[in-house]
Amino acid sequence: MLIKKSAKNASLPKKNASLSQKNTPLLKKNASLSKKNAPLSKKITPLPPENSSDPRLPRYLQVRDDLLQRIALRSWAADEALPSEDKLAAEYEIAVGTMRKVLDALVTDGVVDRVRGRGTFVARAAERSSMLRFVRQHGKAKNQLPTAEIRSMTSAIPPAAVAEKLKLKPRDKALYLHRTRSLDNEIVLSEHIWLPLARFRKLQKYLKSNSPPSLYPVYESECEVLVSRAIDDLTAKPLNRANASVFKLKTKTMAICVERLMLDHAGEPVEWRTSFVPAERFQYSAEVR
Amino acid sequence: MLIKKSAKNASLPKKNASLSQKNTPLLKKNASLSKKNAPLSKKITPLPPENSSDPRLPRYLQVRDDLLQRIALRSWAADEALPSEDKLAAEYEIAVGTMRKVLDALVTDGVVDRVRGRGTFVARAAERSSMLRFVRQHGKAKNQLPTAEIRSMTSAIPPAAVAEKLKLKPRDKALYLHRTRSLDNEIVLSEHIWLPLARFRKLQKYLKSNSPPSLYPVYESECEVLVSRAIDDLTAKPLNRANASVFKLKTKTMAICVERLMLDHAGEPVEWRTSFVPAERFQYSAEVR
DNA sequence: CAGTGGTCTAGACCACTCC
DNA sequence: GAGTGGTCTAGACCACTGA
Repeated sequence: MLIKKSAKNASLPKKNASLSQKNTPLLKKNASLSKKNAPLSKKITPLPPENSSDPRLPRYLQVRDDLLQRIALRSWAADEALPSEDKLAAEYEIAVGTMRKVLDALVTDGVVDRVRGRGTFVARAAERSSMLRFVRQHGKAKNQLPTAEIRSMTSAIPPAAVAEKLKLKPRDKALYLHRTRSLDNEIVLSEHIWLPLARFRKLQKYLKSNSPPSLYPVYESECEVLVSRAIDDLTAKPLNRANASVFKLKTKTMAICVERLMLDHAGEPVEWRTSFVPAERFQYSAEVR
Repeated sequence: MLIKKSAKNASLPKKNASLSQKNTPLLKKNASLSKKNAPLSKKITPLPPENSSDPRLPRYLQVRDDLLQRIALRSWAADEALPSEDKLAAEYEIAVGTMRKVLDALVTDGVVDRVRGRGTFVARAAERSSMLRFVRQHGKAKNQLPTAEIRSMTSAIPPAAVAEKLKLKPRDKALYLHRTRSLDNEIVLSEHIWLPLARFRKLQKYLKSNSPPSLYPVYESECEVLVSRAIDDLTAKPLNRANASVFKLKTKTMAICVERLMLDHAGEPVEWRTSFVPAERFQYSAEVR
């Protein structure tokens, strides 16, 4: 937010002479452009200065980082359009072409979706990051919808390894969920989920009276937490007694263990999850370029 | 290659009036631009008309598809620079900005790499698609280099399922390799590889007197086949007797089976490979956006 | 030094959505 | 019809590479 127009830019082409004096802030707060659209200022949440990115970076990266912050702070609901290219370009005092470069980069990062004629929207990672993509949907009842069951829920100080993943301070509590997912009345997934309690208090209340099929949309609607990307780590391990009993399988049956760290659009950790799929039910596809 | 400038483009801004008559081919063969750099025509391999993409598509997509074809046909060696933006833009008769859009798209698709001050180069998929990324590198001797051993090599008409994946005709032969890979003198990977014989005859000869650590670079140097991307399908299965004996493990020991279809830059299938990693040695990381 | 890709601008026209 | 994103152009200056 504190990035200035560099001297080289200020003294560039003759045409631009009138455009701006030096030391213009990156984001113009409420400038003359609101002459037509009065309440444009509504969404502009000034950020603390520590969030500024390196002023030596290209402008489009600085603007991208700033937009990313505003998205992570939920300046726009997931089904609300961001300001148009023109307006954003005017806010940041950059050319529309540069603003397009910023938005295109956010599209390829999966942060926003753009729809011609409608606008630019904050993207949701929910569907493509479903854990069910590790599960084979075999044969019969292929149209069956998956179901989910919360088997236990507590809040506690998490193990040190989990606390580290979630960047929690030593005595910060976390919400713990044990959840199973079923396909065609067969349990196919057993999940141990840890969430920073500070951001997820409302979830605890909500889950006492609701049993939603997916969690990520609830994180969004109840806790204003929008997930952006997941880092998954797969290994194969024999099931311990507790997990085996969940699947009604023998202890030491081989299973695939997926350890997932889920991040928000600002890159902050949001969830740590350890999931088990019996080896028989495991399947996964990936394309490598 | 047959795409015309559409009428709308030809009659666009006043400035462009002198630029081009209608019905200009997408790729200008050897036009006036070679006034300075005479032998520019060297690399221009005219393509059969069937390869033209839909003329209703945006120009940048048509140009991208055409470049993709030329890359797949190995018009440029992997360490040779493509013509510069300016030259390519002139060849295709599009603006440099549009040409940049094409090249940027190819970069994000992993087809080319661009280096400021040096040029644009055809990318290699070799390292990032190594099967060893599915293998855990544990403890001792972490710096040990992986080794490879070809255990058998024959040419034969492949099973129907393999022939279909490789898009072979009914009686086309394929080269079959059984290969193992070891880490620290322990076999960690057993691979069954099928290659269309037509494109890989030279490989057969080469492997009789060489034992290279990686195959993909040899595909490139011996057979002029440049791999672009892989589609991997993972499941868990118990080892059959033959595969178990390779690892010196008991039959029915659980293993991860990776089925891979490898494609070239034109999207044509190049290799089908079924690999096994003992479950104990399996590990895989992925980021989902 | 010439040549390359990287950033940025300013503006045109188009296709689409929604009122 | 007003507003949105998608395509395309034409040109400026910059940073980096290699001869």
